[in-house]
Order: sequence, then C-alpha cells, then structure tokens
Amino acid sequence: MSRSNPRVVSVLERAGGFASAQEVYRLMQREGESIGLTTVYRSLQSLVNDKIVDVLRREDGEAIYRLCGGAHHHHLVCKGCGETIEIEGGAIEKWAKTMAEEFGFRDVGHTAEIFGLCPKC
Amino acid sequence: MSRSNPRVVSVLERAGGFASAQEVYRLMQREGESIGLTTVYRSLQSLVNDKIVDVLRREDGEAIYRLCGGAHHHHLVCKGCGETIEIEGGAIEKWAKTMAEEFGFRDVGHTAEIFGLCPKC
DNA sequence: GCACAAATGAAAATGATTTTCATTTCCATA
DNA sequence: TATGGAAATGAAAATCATTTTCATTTGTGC
Ligand SMILES: [Zn+2]
Ligand SMILES: [Zn+2]
Ligand SMILES: [Zn+2]
Ligand SMILES: [Zn+2]
Repeated sequence: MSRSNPRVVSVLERAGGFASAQEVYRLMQREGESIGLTTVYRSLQSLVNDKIVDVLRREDGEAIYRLCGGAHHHHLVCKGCGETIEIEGGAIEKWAKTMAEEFGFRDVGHTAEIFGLCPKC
Repeated sequence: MSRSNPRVVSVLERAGGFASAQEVYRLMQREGESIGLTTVYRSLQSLVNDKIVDVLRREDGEAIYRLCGGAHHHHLVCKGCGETIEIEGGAIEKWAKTMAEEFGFRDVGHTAEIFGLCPKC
C-alpha cells in the first residue's frame, strides 16, 4: 500500500529546500524521468502520511513539500522569500500537552508555524 | 481607490471567527444582500492591504479572513467528531514573539492548532 | 501461462481565485 | 441640471493546483 516513491524522495533530496508537486514534476521531466503528475501527487501524499515529508503552504496557497529530519520541530517562514528556519518548540510542546490534559483529549498532536518577513526582506 | 467594503466588514463581524471568501459570499446571499463574488474577493483583498483583516490558509489551502483585533485564539479539535474548543494561547504568543525577535523577523503572525480525540470519542 | 491486486497516468472534473470587459454608479465641474 | 471621466461592480471566461475516474500496465505468487 506504500506509494512512497523513492524517485520522488530523490528529487526532494536534490532540490534541497521546499518544492511544490508541480515543481517536482517539472524537475523529473527535465531530467528525462518518466512519471505522471498524478503519481507525483500520490507519492507526496504518501510521504506526508508516513511523516517522511513536511508540507506547508506558500502564500498563494500552493502546497510545498520537503524532506523532514525525523526530529519534531516547527518552522519560522519568510513571507517574502520563502526562507525557512527550523526552530525548537519547547514552549509549544508543553502548552499542547497542558491544554489536551485540561480538556481530556487523548492521542494528541499539534501544528505551529510562525511567519513574517526575514531581515533581508 | 479604497475598495474596502463596509458590508463585507459587517459580515465578518457577524461571522465571529474566520470565514473564506466563498463563505462570506454565501452568507450575504442568504441574507438577501446583492453582491458579486468578484466584489467580495476584491473587498477582502483591499481589507487585507489596509491591515483591517487577517488572512490565513485552511489545511486545504483555501484562504480565510478575519477582522484584526477580534480576540486572538487557537483551537483544540477532535479528530473523531470534529468538536472544536477555543483555547488561550498565552504560551504560544510569547514563544512566537521570542522566536521572531531572535531571528530578526518583522510583521509576524502564527498559527497553532492541537488535535486529538475528545473524551467522548 | 493465469489470476488478481496494486500502481500508473492521461484525461476529465473540481473548486478557488483572477482576469476581462461591458455596464453602472459617483462626483466634480460647467 | 447636464455631462464627462474615473472608480466600482459583476457576469462570464480563464487560470491553475489538485483530485477523481478509469482503462491500462506491472508485479507477484501459483
Ligand atoms: Zn525573506
Ligand atoms: Zn511541537
Ligand atoms: Zn470527539
Ligand atoms: Zn496565538
């Protein structure tokens, strides 16, 4: 059932930072790899499910993907140039845990992102 | 040149939290207000430019808008039944501010959500 | 080879957002 | 009040990422 595609992973590796599904597709085409856009979308979804890939949104709403080091972390993203910094979320982890307990929630996860303009922009 | 539309502002006020352009449009229609979808989009854009309105993205990428200054809060969402609880984010606010300062980011916003299974599920 | 499940991808469908463009509303001035 | 132009409006078409459909191909065990 795992549709995680090693060829897509390889492209993300070479791409370095974030890339959209469309970009991954174009890259593979340019390099002469034969793949369908649908498969790119499915592979990326699968990689996200398997937590091998992070997904965020560009300001225009397009989804962008990136290989994610296993460690849990959060992001500080520049709205101008897209630069992304991985940051510690110690305070968040505690907050999420506290809130979940207070309301009796189990099996809890969370998301947290900060976005603004970096010094260069 | 200001296309900020007081009728759209009024809808956002009544809506309380976040609403997408499509939702604002549907709401106005339901209330018998005559307005075009294009104008809704233009008004919301204008309100964002004038910093009267905040814009975020839903998980599916749809843009959602909210009056600035409406009380800022976060959500605790049940993955099972969808129940949503509005929660305080004091710790987050501080965390976001600290991190942004540390890396010299300006004009900063953030998102934070907790999701899990509520006591009933 | 055979059967059958999973993977693939082309093409169509979807849905939010933007663009076009003709029409209408405002507003200042004669 | 009439008039001319600028700004606002909205219906319809265009755009574009993403999802769905569905027929075909591939892989795997027998
Ligand atoms: Zn930047
Ligand atoms: Zn965290
Ligand atoms: Zn529940
Ligand atoms: Zn907050």
